[in-house]
Amino acid sequence: MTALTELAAVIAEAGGRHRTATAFVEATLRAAILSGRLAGGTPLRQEDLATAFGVSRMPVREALRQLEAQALLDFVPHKGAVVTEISAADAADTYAIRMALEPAALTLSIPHLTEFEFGRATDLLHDMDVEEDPGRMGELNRRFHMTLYEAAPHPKLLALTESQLSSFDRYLRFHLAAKGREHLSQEDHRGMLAAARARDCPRAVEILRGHLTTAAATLAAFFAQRG
Amino acid sequence: MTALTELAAVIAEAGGRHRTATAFVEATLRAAILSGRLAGGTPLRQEDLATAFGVSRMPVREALRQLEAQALLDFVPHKGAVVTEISAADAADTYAIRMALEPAALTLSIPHLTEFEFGRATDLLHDMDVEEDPGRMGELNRRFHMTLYEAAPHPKLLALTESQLSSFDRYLRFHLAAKGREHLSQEDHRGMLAAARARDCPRAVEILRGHLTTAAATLAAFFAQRG
DNA sequence: CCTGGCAGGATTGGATCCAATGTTCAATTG
DNA sequence: CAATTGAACATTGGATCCAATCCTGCCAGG
Repeated sequence: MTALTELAAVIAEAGGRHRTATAFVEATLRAAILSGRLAGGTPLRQEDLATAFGVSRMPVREALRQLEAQALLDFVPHKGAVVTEISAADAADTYAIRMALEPAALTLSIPHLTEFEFGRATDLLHDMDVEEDPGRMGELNRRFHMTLYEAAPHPKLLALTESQLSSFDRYLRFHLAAKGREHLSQEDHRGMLAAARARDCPRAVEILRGHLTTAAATLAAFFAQRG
Repeated sequence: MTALTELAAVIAEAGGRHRTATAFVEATLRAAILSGRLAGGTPLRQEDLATAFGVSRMPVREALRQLEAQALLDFVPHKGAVVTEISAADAADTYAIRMALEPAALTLSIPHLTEFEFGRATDLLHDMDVEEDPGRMGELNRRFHMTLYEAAPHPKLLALTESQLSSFDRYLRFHLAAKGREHLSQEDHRGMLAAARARDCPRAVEILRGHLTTAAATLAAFFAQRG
């Protein structure tokens, strides 16, 4: 029940209608999972979701299928869908993927970056300095990283990278909790932007790797300290 | 129509029933796309697929949703699903992703590899030496690579890597066509296996990178020569 | 002759209904 | 008393039906 009331709030504030009911349910559920409002292990009853969203069970089913393909749900035939659990091992897993994908994306992107992207990245850095809400902070952090990558002429690589960054948002809450009110390594962000502007690819990649490693270490410490 | 008769053959030989109709349709369609039997650009009519599979439109719809999330279909609301096109740019994109993921997977796997995996890899190498059918060749190649990676304790990284390897199967047909009857760089495969056995991680990664680069170059040349 | 709009058909999106499977709990038997 | 079986319930999977949207082609007007 509590999970459903939580969801009702998310649905209410996601008022912006989508093209189809399926897209609406899918986007809202994903946002709820990534933001942590739907915790890992929560079972998702199709009927309950349908009434909560004010639609029939069918768009819910199709949305659940898509979220399963994105590894946000575990789907067992005739048993139902469960929000995938997060864990130290899973965090390390996601970290390994980001550590592989993001340096590649950055390397392929830097030669094509223009003043347009640099300007947007600068704006995002400033926004992050003053943002307080952890939910919006994850969004800003993701957009900053993606802005530095998005000049790479590799749409599938970019889509994969953004997907992994989104997954990491689920952990960002713990990260922020662990680091307290310290903003998340804005030094690293500024350094990456400067190196990218100077087209110093090795330096930018070096800072990025350190940035990710620091985040992973913080998370590992946080998990270790609470079983 | 011709696409449907092609599909009928795939359905017939995929006789092995699955748990649910949705899983059956999804697995069969994916195999048909990856093997090239369903060419890029083919529009998929839900009603036709339903009759071809002998099920109703609903499991077809759910399967299409999942394949869309796997980037094998382009889904446009109220217009339908189309098999994603393959192109030189897309090949380069997939290559960049493999070049990022596979060295990472190999590096994380090598310390945990045991004689069990080495034995299976050796068997697969031998199978590839004698295999003639291009379809089964892609399967063997994929399993060889995954065998070397699968000791890594990172299930999500492995799932992603395998997914990308599967995508590359769509191009493997062209690769085999371009290289003629030459088997695909068995030298590289043997070298990787030997280096992994010796726990020589830098050497194994070096061979893997060269292996992938060669494949990408062959494909690029093939695409260039025919617009 | 060309262009814009309207009507008809085709196709997908969504809702409701029925069947199949999984779970739970109680009763019965060893 | 414990274990097992079976029956009722809850939940998901699948089929059919209706509504919304998009494409096609014809017709009228400029």
